[in-house]
Amino acid sequence: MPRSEEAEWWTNAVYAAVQEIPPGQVTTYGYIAFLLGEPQRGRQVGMSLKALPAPESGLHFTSQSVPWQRVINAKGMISHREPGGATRQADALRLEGVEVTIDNMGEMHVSFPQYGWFPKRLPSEEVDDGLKLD
DNA sequence: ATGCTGACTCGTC
DNA sequence: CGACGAGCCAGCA
Repeated sequence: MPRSEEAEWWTNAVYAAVQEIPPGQVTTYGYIAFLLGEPQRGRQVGMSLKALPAPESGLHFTSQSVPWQRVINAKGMISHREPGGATRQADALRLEGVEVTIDNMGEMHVSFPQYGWFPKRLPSEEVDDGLKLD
């Protein structure tokens, strides 16, 4: 399988997986990669989301049909990117009921991640009790 | 062709 | 805790 086609498969797989995240819940880049059987490719998950086509493109997967905002990093924070991008993600999350706080360093944290955390390090202790991750 | 850059993560020190 | 190094690999200069 040619390299370019592999990339195509990957991005589509990422988009399809992200669409499985229920509204109001979040997961990590690493967990999406894990679900796709390539736990080391969290970085490429981010690349794919960055390349999400605009809604006007008319394509199947767009920034409107794929809930990109529900993917954050393993620290439970919204990752940095182009100026304004992180803020748009925070706004989109708040719109669906996810609480996003900003610390004194200007970093944006998601308060209560409730979905599909990769079963390693959790972003905070409070997540452990009261929530079951199957 | 070559080298650097990331919407990343994990193990080690 | 933070810092570092190592995998990862599609873009882009």
